[in-house]
Amino acid sequence: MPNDRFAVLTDAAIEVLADFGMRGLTHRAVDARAELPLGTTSAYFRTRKALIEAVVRRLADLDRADLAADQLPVEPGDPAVDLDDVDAAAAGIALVLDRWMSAGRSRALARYACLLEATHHPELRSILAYGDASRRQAATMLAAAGVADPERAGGQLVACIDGLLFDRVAGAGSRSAPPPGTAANRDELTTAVATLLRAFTNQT
Amino acid sequence: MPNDRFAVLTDAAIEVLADFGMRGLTHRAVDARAELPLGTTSAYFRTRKALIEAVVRRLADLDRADLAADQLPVEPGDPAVDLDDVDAAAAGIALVLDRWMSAGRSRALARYACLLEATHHPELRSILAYGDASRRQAATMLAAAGVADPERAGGQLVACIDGLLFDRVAGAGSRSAPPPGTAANRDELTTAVATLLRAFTNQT
DNA sequence: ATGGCGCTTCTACACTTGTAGAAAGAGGCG
DNA sequence: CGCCTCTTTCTACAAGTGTAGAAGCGCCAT
Repeated sequence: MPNDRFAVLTDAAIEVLADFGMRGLTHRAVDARAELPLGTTSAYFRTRKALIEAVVRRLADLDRADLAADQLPVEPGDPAVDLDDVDAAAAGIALVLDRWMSAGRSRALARYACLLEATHHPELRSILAYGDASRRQAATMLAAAGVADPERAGGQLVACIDGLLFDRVAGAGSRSAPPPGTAANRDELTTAVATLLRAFTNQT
Repeated sequence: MPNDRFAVLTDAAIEVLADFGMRGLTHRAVDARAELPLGTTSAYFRTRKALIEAVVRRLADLDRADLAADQLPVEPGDPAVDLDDVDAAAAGIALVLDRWMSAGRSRALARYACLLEATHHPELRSILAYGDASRRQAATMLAAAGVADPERAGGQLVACIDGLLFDRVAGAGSRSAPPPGTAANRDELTTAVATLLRAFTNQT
């Protein structure tokens, strides 16, 4: 399965991206990170653009994969979402967020780097249907809760949640926040997300 | 006033950063953008780190400047903030946000690039007391509204608002959003921000 | 074996970038 | 005027980077 090699390389690239930023993402750096012979990355991704596209695709795949696996309390089409379940839903989302902050930190950082990169390279945006899934999920949830214009509200909701994540993962809001991976962090996130959910579901 | 030259160069650097990302930020690119002779940037900022630090400092200065000039409806220490003024406050914030999306887009993009960069270069974080002012402002506002733990809530609030901004400025949420600079955009932002403000002030 | 064919590894090379220092001006002052 | 200092401009160069192609190698069918 040569697929393997692609996965190894793109995963290494994601970590390079997280550790050294878009500037540090070079063929040779990926080789080093993956502990593969020099030139390997260059052979698999002949151009830099190809490498970045592969990374973006990989990120999208990973996201899709564990968005499906996560089984968030709120599933698209599952109408069992009403205001009573808000706290449960918030807890589920908080769990996912907490994972993005701890184990998934590299992926989160790489993701933001790629999002920024997609600004000047529109071809990436088509691959990055990023958060599109989350947006849809949020929209159906809000629709089930009877919110007007659930598309718009859903987009805003995930944008806010993403803002919470960015703030923490970029270390901007490092002042006195509980360390990721702890129950304290999950609790804080749960109440924050619950606040958001309530806000976005309550609006008429 | 040699200060002039510094401002010109760092402003050019900010636009380079917005247009080509952290990877495109090179001494020569800044020279070109500023339409100054090759080597100028290199003479003023002998190392790349110095250049980045200058950019970050400039961004912080600009932010400070128009945070002071903006005279947001909610001023620190001004206790005239109660729930009745929420819509006015939201409109003010929306106005600022809209400007970040239109005229200030380059600065916003540069800002996010630098925030990501600060992840691997802690010395930038000290300069970047970024959003610290906004956070304080939000905190005092929430404190005035009688919110428990206003620091935490304020941080979360500005993180969410920043998420809204990132979503739009990075073009991720380009689906069917009103173009920045229009009244429609400001309206949509106003209601979204108002939702957030109400959510964060209402919680206990 | 033997030759062909994939994948893998290595090497070469032009070009960009960071950085330092030399050259060239541009005043001020004796 | 000639000299000195500071700013600006130019040049040089080592190191890193993107990219292409050559060389090596395992493997299957003939």
